[in-house]
Amino acid sequence: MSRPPRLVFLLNSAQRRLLQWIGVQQARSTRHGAATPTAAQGGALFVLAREDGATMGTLASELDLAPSAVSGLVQRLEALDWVLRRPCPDDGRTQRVWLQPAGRAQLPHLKQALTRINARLCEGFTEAELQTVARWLQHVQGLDAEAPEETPHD
Amino acid sequence: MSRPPRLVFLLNSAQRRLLQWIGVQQARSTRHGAATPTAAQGGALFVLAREDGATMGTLASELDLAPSAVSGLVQRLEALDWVLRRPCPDDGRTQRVWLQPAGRAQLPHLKQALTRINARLCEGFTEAELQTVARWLQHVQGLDAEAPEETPHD
DNA sequence: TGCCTATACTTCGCATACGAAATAAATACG
DNA sequence: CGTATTTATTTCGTATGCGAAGTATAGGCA
Repeated sequence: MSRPPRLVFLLNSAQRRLLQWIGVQQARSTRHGAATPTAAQGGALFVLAREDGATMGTLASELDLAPSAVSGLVQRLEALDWVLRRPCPDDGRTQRVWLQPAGRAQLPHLKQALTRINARLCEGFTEAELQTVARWLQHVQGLDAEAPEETPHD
Repeated sequence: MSRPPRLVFLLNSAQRRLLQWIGVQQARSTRHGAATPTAAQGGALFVLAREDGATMGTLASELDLAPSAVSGLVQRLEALDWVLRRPCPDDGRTQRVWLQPAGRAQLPHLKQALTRINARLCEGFTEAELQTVARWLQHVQGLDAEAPEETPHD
């Protein structure tokens, strides 16, 4: 009875729900009818707000995504004219991504939405509890293939 | 400093990491070379182990997925011959999904993997802390578009 | 200088998901 | 009985994300 109900499953569906909810919140912060960034797109814009001209690799690590995922993400942002990707003059391999006016215009909405979201996520929990949650999430995030098992020493 | 580090972001990447890790664990429980269910597929098989012959709708609600997502999921399971989908005789609209031998054969591995995963998720946390985490995840999962806001009645 | 390796990205194929719209069968209702 | 509505699923288009493989540029080294 004390056994916490399937954290695996909970985590999964909580995350999906949150993603959807973020979409709704961002839409709410934006003029009706205007295009709204998805959660992932919002994240990218957010990183760029901090580090405009970031490379694809930087974006990948900041967003904790595989590089291949960032390619597509930025491509879609570029199609919306929210962002511009151009080769770095110093290093022909790297691309730098720059916020465009339309993308920058999303930021206030994003910040608003994020504030609202964060408030909602904390609602009903003490600071200490939230710390525990954060620690647990980090624990999960840190899971690695290392996982010792019947294989003794490795 | 007490501000919990961006739970939104943490939740997101923790979940993705967990999904990957589940894949690894399931592979580990299976003979080398044999096909391994993905996390989502494993979940579906698990539900069927409990309720063989479940309808698509049941699967959707048990897995907390949109029906349209289940269609594809089951389709892929069927292609692997792990599952069989056939129309329900009583109601021509509904489909019932049945475990096939090959699918049933995955179950022990799945159970093993799930046990291992759950153990790992709890590692380093007290029962009480895990309860808090579970409660928080449920809180997130329960987020709805309801969210009253500065727009009183819309 | 010329090759070999490391690094930064992109492309491709696949699996998830969602929502909107289509389809089809069951039910309700006049 | 026959139409209207509800219910169960599927299909379609789009976004996300991963890993493997490909491409191209930088650097290191003989």
